[in-house]
Amino acid sequence: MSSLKDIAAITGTSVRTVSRALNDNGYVKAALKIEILKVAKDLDYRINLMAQSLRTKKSFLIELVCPIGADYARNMPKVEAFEEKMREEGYRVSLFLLRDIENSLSKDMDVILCQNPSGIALFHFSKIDLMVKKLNDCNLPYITLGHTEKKIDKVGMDRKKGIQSALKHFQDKGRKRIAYLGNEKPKHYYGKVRLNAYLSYMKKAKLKPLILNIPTTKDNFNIARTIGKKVSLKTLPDGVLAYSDSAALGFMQGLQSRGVKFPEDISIIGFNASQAGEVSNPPLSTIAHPNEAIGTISAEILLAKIKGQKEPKAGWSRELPPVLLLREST
Amino acid sequence: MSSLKDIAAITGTSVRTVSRALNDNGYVKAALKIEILKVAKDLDYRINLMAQSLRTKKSFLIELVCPIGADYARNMPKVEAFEEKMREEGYRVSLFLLRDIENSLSKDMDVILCQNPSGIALFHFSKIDLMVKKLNDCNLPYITLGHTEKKIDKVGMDRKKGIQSALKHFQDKGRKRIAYLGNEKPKHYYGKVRLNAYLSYMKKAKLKPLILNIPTTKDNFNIARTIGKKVSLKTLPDGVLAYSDSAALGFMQGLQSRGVKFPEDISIIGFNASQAGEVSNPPLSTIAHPNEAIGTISAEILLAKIKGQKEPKAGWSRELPPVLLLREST
DNA sequence: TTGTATGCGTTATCAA
DNA sequence: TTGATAACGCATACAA
Repeated sequence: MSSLKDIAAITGTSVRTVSRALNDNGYVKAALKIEILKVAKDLDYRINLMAQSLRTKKSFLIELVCPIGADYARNMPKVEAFEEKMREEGYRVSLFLLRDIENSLSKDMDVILCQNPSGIALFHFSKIDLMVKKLNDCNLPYITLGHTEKKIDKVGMDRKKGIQSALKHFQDKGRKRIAYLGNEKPKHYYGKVRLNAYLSYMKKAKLKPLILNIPTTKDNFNIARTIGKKVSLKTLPDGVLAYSDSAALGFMQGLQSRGVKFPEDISIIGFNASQAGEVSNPPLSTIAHPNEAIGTISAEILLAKIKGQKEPKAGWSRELPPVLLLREST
Repeated sequence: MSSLKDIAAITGTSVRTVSRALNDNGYVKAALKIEILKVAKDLDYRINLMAQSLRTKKSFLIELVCPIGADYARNMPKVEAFEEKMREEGYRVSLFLLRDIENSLSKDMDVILCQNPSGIALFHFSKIDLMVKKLNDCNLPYITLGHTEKKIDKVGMDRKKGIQSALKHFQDKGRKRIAYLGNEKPKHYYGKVRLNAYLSYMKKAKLKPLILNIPTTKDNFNIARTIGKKVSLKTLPDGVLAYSDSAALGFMQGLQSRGVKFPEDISIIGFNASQAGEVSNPPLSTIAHPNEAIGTISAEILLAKIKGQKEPKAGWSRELPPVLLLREST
């Protein structure tokens, strides 16, 4: 690997001049500059980022922290959009996998911090608040991509708007008996948000709410399928808004085995745009995360923080409208 | 951020001594060492990797290059295993997304190279041979995770073994009329490998080969579904080995709509363990990539290259036996 | 057992 | 328009 020194030696000039020529800062005689550029090319010169960062104290490196085993099919589109924006602005993005959060989070944080990143982006994980506290202590800008209940700066989806647009879609299609398939007594924050959005919409629309209760949050698919197999065909809704895609899919399979047709008899919309919904029969309409927007906007916010812009009155966090992905189940 | 200098100043000693104490190399009086460690902790000292790398000319950084829009659900398990092995050995792994390969590959390579990585790992992309050539020129160790036809060092799946184990499974279950659902005149290397593996196994087993031809490689699902809808029920096979999961799924849907039962009437196995096959009805048996092994072993090989071990007689590349993932379609 | 001095490749100050 | 020189934080040869 060649360095400025090598180029200086060959061109019979000084390191400083080579630096000036290569970085286009300061005056260099035209002919000399051309020669320096040529030699640099011949030597296949590439700047040493280590040295540059050490000297300037700016790494232009963003660590993107992601817990292992995440739903990559859902997260990576966000990462791609985030990285694209960052690269446009001259930053490199490095994905850091968080493995054993319980036992080695603080060691992992050291590894992240000792690279002197310019900023940190995070996906949600269990001890994220610990990490955020540390980042604040270090005065290191951060942003979280996607959901988390904690009081931290995040760019996520506006779930209420998602529910509303789905319900409106049902109404536009003339459906009246619109049910909510999900937990009727949600413990988690986002479960409550969804249920409340449903209830308040139904109230405003003067429609009677109907809840198909899924008691737990685990194994949605099988529970929903059982519900589909047992629910009375007489009181069947004509529109179903499901808590998740897997619940929707299970419910659909359960009823299909009894001869109910989707979407002719029942129109159904899931939540979260899982891959399974793409290839189900019929393909499932779903409320999808606005992945690109989340990626791009979280990058913009992180850049604003890095550049030292002051926090907006409304705070850094943003809730973006979701995408209603209409396929063939509605 | 504090440095060795800061610690030296506080403890009234020299940078050299602090370095010795922190890195456990050389003699430091026990009491002094304890004090230094304490001060380091108080200051929340973290080594500056930029400076360390600059000095030692070793970055312990692996760039993992991945084309954008890849099948992350399939690739990330490989990445996780790769990263785990690398981290055990003290290396950091950074994911580099390749966006516009046609136009900006050489610029991207510069970005990768100017970080002075210790090694490079690659997923397959269209101009991978260009990149590999450059890496060889720079004397930078690399390994490729997964398939590629090019003559480059890779760790992939032994497709022939996969086909064989699937066909053996059919035989064990007493199936005799085993068909291959795929292109009968494959243009691509791996298409040929699969077809030939099927044909030679059938020959050896003295079974009559039967090919359900999918003429193109695109839109497998719909073409296979059409085949399923039109194929004569009289000459139906009792076992089907499909070129891909989506072909298997399409074929299954086409025949299910005509009342054929899986796996009672036909046993079917796909290829590549797509997410769709997990939630199909019935869930699809499939030949899966040995992701963990590919990740771990490619890390081991790259480490061997980095450490300057000499190439084995058989070359660096490896073909690993696949995993026959038995679900409910067989 | 500890300290001094040098260099890695870059940028930046200041003088020529 | 150009060039010494210092400094970033660390590792190491060598001296004490």
